[in-house]
Amino acid sequence: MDNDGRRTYVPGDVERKWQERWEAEGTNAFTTDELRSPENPFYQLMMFPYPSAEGLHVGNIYAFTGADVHGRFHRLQGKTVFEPIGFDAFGIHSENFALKVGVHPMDLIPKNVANFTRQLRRIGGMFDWDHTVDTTDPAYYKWTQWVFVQLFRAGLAERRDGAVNWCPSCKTVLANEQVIAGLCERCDTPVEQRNLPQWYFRITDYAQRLLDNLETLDWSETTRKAQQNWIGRSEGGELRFPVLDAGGSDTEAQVHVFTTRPDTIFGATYMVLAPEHPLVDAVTTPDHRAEVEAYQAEMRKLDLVARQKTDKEKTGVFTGGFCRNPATGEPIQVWIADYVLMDYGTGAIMAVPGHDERDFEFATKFELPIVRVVAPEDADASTPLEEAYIGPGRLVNSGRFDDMDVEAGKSAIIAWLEDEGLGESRINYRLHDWCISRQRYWGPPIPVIYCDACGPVAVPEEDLPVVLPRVEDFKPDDSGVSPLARVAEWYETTCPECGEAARRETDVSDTFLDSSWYFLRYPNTDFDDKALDAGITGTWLPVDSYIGGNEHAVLHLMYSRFITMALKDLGHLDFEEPYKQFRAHGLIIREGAKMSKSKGNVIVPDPIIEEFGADTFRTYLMFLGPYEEGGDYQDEGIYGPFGFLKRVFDTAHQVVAAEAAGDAAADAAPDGDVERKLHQTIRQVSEQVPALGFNTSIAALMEYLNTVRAGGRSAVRAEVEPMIPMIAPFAPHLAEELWEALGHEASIFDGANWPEFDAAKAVENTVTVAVQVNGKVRGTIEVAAEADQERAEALARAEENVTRHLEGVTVRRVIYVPNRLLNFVVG
RNA sequence: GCCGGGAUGGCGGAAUCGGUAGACGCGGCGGACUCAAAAUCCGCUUCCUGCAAAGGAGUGAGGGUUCGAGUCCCUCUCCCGGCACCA
Repeated sequence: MDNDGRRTYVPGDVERKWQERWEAEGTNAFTTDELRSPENPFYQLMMFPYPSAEGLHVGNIYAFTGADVHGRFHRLQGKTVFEPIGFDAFGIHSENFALKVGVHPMDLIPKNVANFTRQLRRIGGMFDWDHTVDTTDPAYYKWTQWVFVQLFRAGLAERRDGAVNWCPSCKTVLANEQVIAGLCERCDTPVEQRNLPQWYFRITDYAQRLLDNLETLDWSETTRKAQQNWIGRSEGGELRFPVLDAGGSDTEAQVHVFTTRPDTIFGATYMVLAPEHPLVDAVTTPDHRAEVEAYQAEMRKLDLVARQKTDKEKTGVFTGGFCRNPATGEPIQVWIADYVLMDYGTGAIMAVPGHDERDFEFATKFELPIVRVVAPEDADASTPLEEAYIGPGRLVNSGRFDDMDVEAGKSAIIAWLEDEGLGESRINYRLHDWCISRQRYWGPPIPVIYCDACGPVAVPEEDLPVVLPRVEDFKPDDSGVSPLARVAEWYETTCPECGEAARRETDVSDTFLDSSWYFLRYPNTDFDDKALDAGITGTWLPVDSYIGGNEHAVLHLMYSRFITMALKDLGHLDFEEPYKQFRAHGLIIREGAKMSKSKGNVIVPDPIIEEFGADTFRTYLMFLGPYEEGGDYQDEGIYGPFGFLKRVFDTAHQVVAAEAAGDAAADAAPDGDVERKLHQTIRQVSEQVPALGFNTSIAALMEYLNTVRAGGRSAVRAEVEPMIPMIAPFAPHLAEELWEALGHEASIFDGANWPEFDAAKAVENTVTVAVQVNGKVRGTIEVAAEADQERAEALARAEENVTRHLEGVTVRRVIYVPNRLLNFVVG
């Protein structure tokens, strides 16, 4: 109480009260029966956090609050909203931290999870704590392993030998998606190439489907484009160039190249193989062998960053070998060079220096022939090329294809090579298969047993989970195998097929496998005998709204699409896209940079919530800027939303106090202007919240409150009550408190309490119309809404300042936009 | 280099279909209440000229379309994100 006898807003008290009540009454939780037959299901998903030792950071809270606001809005509109949360607790991140502090992850993670749980409750998310997942719980990873087994049986998981990305610091292989510009995404160490047999998921089989479906998804543009770029489809041809023997005749061997410019084949004056290409040995002549092998050794030593630098001069050596250009019939030199990569296309190219910048640079440096085979329209084809010509044009120096347009040339030359048996059209993708093996400890063991007689065998489903044993010495090493390979009593087993002695796979799977299906599990956590209940899964999925960070655009969001498609093809799901709608939120910036420990600009949420309350912190975060673009965290800015919520509290209690005192005026009809503003606000907020326009919605609510309290006037119930549900998504505890104070017994979130918009009540009777003379505002007039031009013009001409500007000039034209402006065009 | 998103007061940011640029908030200035302070409340706050009335300029730069452009078109600069010797 303050000295007026009215209550003061103490956020901590209000929030504790409602968090306890939501918990006790199960306000946000679903029973299995409710999950089975919801009235109007809406699945609101957010990206489950990795439970770090530091606790929730502002970025987490920003992400969760945005999703929670959206979920709560839909609930207030009468939907049955399922909004689960969980913990992505396996992985290198936790393991490295455990190593650093010398605590076993099995002891560390539960503490972090407990702390995160406390913090997540404190921020007031509408989480269903009865349906959480923890990826490190055997009851969860049993089914992660089950997913692997399904893919293995379908031939979508396979063990392959080949070049892999090896992080020398994390001491494990990484998927392509986890290598950012040649660096490990976890620790920024330059990644090396190693040859190791690994488990792969054949995501490339799904490349075209992953690409095509993007068109149909309601996703943030930036995320869709990131996936498109990552899949990287290019159309072209795979062409074959016969390798020549010392006498210049064709041998059996052929170099396969992928090109997007088959039309330029007559200009292919040399070939380049990647240094690691398997044919290098065969084409190298004895007199070039020493040089070639030295070059290969040099390339092997380089990490990915050094190798893929594009600003350095290209290097390479001649192998001494030749191929025949099937178009010209001429022998052309075969080189190896750093600018051709083994893991794209076929690892070999036909070099067309006349029409490819890289080939031009290389040919110039090593004095290799440059031939023009494309000429732009109206250009002299005999002009020597001073740089590679990439543009459109017609073919020249191309035999019977001369004068053909390049586009027509592409198909004509492919068709001809196909007849010759030397090529065909081909589509190539940048996307690589997903390497899921990790030579680490903290993950679900890959459920495979190696038997000398039967080969790799999947662990039978009834034997799942393959439990990760507690191992004290879990430090990774450079051996290329997991620490589990040190635990003989664990990996020694018998073959499930023949019963002979056999050995378990000792690698664990990628953390991204854990998160590739967690959203499928949430509504199914009540079942321990199956991963997915068909009825419940069909009811709740695909996810209605997914909100999260764009840093997972090509990681989690690509993998989970693939796993969903695969599970659909295997009959476990009846949909193939997991998320109907995905929105990427922006980043919070403070002092000009992303918050990071090294920059020292991190905001620790706990003390702020302590001082201002979760409601204020939530509202402030949502008010910072457009949610999809992020915002600039200014420490002083929190006072705006704090003052707003205090005023809301005060205004509602003013009404309650007036009613209690028997003041009939408190129940009076709303003021006309206020009611109009109310309905305009309802319209605006109802449109903007589902579009994630949180900052403008809060601004509209502030504006409304300013109208209600204008000049210090007293509010009436009809003006205040409809505002409460509109602030509820942002400030749920305060909304509950005030809803109760206004006499409602049930939770504001139980029931469709969103206020109804009445268009008739939002209409303005009079409007301000700007009066312009030649496009410059010279005054304003007040007219009835939809007033006709005659009336408006008369009023405008009566306006003193307007009259002055119309003196002595001729009005040539009058433009009238009802309710907006009147423009006199004079000359 | 290619793809996507941006650039608006001292600051964060608004502006529906091309129609009064700067809503809302922070900060600042002034005032009320107070012995005083905090809290709260009220008013002002794009820049320039002006006592005022008013006038001029103004949404990264330059051009264009239009009665009218932050918004549409062309050219350019810079910033953020994705991809990148990708053949």
